[in-house]
Amino acid sequence: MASHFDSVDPKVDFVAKEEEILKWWDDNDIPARYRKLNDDKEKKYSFIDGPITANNAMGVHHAWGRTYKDLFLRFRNMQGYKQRFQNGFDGQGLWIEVEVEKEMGFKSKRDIEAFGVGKFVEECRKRVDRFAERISNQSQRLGYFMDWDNSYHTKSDENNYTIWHFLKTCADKGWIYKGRDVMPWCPRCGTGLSQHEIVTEGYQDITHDSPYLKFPLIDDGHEGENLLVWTTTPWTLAANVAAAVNPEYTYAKVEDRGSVIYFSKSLLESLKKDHVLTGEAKVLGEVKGSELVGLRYKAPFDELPAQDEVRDQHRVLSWDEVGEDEGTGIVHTAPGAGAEDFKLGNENGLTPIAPLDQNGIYKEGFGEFTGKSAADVKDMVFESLKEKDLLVRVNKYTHRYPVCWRCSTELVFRLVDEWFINMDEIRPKMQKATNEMNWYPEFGKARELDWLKNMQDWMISKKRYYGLALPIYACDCGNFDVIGSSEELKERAVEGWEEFEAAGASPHRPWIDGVKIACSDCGETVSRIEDVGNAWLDAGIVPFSTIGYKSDPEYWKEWFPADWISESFPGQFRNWFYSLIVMAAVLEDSMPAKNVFAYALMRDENGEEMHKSKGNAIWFEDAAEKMGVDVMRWTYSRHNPASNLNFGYKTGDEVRRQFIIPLWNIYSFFTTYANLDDWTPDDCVIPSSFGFTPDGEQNGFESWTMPEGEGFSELDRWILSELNQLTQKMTDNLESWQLPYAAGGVEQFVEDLSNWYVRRSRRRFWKTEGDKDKNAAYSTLYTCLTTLSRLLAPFTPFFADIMYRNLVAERIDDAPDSVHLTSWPKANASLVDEDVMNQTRLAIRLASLGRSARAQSRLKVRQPLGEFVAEVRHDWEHFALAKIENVLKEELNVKSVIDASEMGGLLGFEIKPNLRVLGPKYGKQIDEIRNAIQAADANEIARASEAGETISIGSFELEADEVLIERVALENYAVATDAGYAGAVLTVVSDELKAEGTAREVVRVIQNLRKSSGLKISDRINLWISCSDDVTGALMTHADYIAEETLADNVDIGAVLSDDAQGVAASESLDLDDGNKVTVNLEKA
RNA sequence: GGGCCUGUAGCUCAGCUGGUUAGAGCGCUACUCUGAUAAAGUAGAGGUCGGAUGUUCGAGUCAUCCCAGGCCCA
Repeated sequence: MASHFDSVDPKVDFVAKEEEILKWWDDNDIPARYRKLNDDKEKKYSFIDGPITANNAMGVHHAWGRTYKDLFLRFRNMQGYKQRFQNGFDGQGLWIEVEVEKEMGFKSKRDIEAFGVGKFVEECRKRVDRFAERISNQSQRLGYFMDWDNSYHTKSDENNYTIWHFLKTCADKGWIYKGRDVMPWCPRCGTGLSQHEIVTEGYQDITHDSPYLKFPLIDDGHEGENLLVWTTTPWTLAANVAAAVNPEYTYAKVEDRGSVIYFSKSLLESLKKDHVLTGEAKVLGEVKGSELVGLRYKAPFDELPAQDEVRDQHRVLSWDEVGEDEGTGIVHTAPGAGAEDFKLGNENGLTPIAPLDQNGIYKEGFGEFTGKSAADVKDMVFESLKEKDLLVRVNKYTHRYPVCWRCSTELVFRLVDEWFINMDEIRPKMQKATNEMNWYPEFGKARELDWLKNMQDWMISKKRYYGLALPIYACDCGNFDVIGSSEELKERAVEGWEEFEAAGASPHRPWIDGVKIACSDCGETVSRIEDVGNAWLDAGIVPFSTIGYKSDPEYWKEWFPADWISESFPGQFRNWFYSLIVMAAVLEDSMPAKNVFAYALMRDENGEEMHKSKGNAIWFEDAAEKMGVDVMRWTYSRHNPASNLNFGYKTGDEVRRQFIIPLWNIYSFFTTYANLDDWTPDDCVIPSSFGFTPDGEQNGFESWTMPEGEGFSELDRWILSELNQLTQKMTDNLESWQLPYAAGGVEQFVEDLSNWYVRRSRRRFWKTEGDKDKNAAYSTLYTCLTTLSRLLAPFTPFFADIMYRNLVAERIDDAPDSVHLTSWPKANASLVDEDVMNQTRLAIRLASLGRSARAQSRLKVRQPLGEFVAEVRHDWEHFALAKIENVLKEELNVKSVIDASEMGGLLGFEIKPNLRVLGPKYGKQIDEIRNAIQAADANEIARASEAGETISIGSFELEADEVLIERVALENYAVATDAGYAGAVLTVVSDELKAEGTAREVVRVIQNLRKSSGLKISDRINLWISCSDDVTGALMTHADYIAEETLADNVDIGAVLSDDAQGVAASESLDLDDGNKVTVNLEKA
């Protein structure tokens, strides 16, 4: 025997409830039982988690992505798929190093070296472990059911060695090579930065001293002539090799300050304005850029030993990238100190000079600059140029310049050796895989393909400490070996293996660096290169390393490729998605995952980007405490993932008010009345709707047919139809990753349930006798709520379980303990009744129009009116109108409902062509018909159309259904229209109606008085009403109605208050619209 | 310069395969209902659907071009 429901307070602290449930889950081992639910199932759904960087606490943007992951995992679990539930942590790479450096107060790589690389790496690991635990806890607060004791770590040996295997595979194909490139470099951190690191937050507006200087030409016939050159990086001048002009431009030859100089003609005026030229500058002639190409010049620091190799290479190059928006139209080119310069130099066979070491200090061969920092030499440069009479002018120049994203040091460009994977042969495989994958949103595929089209070789090395130890052993002889596994290393080790093993054999710096091998070519002892790996290697290998690619190939085959992955898309096309695709292409010529579910970026409530430094970022813990996790999760779930999400406490409040609280109110309403009536699930006449097994086999609701004679009403039929349609649509939408549609469907359903089903059914629950009608209402509402709790389980796991536990688990013996142990509901198609849904939709629409019409005429709903006239659009709606007549009468408090088409005499007509029918038939003649209709007699057309006769309009013979007839307002009616529908109320109020209105008004006052006097809903009362004579009659007529509505045993109505009422405390007066006054007194009977 | 996305009410966004009078939430104003009340409902104002051209009987929706913004690449 089921017991009463726990009472549900409409005033609820959701956050406290969530914490209670969380504890209950923990105490009862729900997450683990949930994960094991499908252990014996055949069908699998493989999710590979994109690792979260275990480097800081979670922000709400992390919660966004993790909500998606949890949501789809839960959905598939309820559907009975076996899953792995493995979370992943990213815990290697520069990100971690940066935070540890901050923690330790380190300023540069030298500090790390001084501290000891081994100790530093240990600190990094500790930080990762610390935050992995923190994030695990926070994720559990989010309701994320993962196998938290079994998370994978990219810092694990397995992960690192699997990358070795990948690199070895590449090396065997000859794809690994050492290359030189000029890259952005932070002199403080002593490392290169990838393009990605600069893009994110790596630019600042910086003002530099920017010199204009002369490059003297030395060819015969050009003696005394100079190129005018401009640069924003004076320190690169010592590494100058060439100058570049645009061959298409016209260059001016100008005499100024006693020198002859060349520059782009179009810049003449702006150079004067900037005081680079004097007002006296004299144009001597002009030449095409192409004519300058090949001229030789003397570079400003030709005397330096470093220039020895390139002194005879100084000449003018042709480069169509040269612009004339700023500068001089002649570009100083230092291939060893600029990225574009390097490329241009390569194309022209120049020798790059690399002036700086890893700390940004000039190397040997740069004279007085040697030993100085690039940042400090600009004045020395200017002095030297002045002495040589090469300096024309120094101006301040403000521009966006790249800085290090962690220490804000201005970046330099350095020529360095790095290791690359040649992508030429991998690219087609990647393109094929990308095409085979399903991308959500769909444009993801186009973006990834675009990236692949343009991608260059993958630079995999990084000159840092804590990361993948690249297993590359480069010998001085020019040969290099790549090691593919721990076993291979052991076999080939010639020294250091024992020490390495003793230290734990973890393939990390510094321990790994002690192991040396013999060069496979010359036999010399070789050390590992010092570089560590690009962090995306760590994340990309995950679909192999975490599911036993090397250790358990059979298991791996079961779970690869993943059925789905999910991550935020803006960065991941070139990061995680990219590295996943590379590795799957190289190792298996396969796609890594079948479905990619990606989402955009989070903004604050005002649409601004969230930044910790800006102060508008929200920590997950704060949000969980203030708004609650269900609210957060619902906000995420209802959003279109392809567009950015504006998120904040206000949006949270909105979601709570619009969705969570209304649903809670329904739940509260249900339990309140069910308890009053001693209604329990035992009384439910709809079979178990909670899915006792994950595959739903015992879910009787899915094949139930609504019995006759059990009291089910049209309203029940309707909401159960909506419920089953919702179930079907939710299933379809979730299977096709259409989250906003799924969530939107629930919102619409809850609104229908609240504002139509429950409101229209209230009297069924209130009434005192417990008949079949009442039981059908309880059964229906109970089924709606219990089904909703399961549909919502993946979305709002807390709320869903709160409802489920109270309504089901704690009432029914063999029901699963938690909603998360139930199955996904199956729709009962036989209960989906399009007709009843359309009818109700029409009733809702017309009721709304009726209320609108009432509002216009300022007639309260309490005041009964004579007629409501409805104008509908479709044939079937005329029939439907008869069926919803009673509903409309009640909703609108009217005596009759009339189809407007039946009262042609009362309403005016407007005739319109039915374009949907006429369009295809008459084509271009439509306009003619339109005009003819305008000119014709509307009443006659309407009559003919109603009668189904052929209508003659001008030269056309139209069928009855080829015109549309609308009615317009007439006297004594207030009309409201919407989308072709209209509703009108007759605004004339008879005495009889007025009396009824008064009675209802009085009832309202009595009900308020009951409430304010603290009476229970079921208490009976005695009632005395005093009022003027002309109201007395009205009230007497409706005395029975008043008594019934207010549970009054005795009703005394009169002009004078009877003696019995003297001293009765509860009393209230009411002023009627017509000036009459009514006073009500009551006491408990 | 190339690729992708976006442009609909003051703000944030829906509008599926082209079809009669383009919707919601928020905000604002007014009102109503209140034994679900930390609610709910109704109305009002507010839109030449970024612009142009084309296809079509008919375009917010399809095509082409242009403009603006965002992201990616060069």
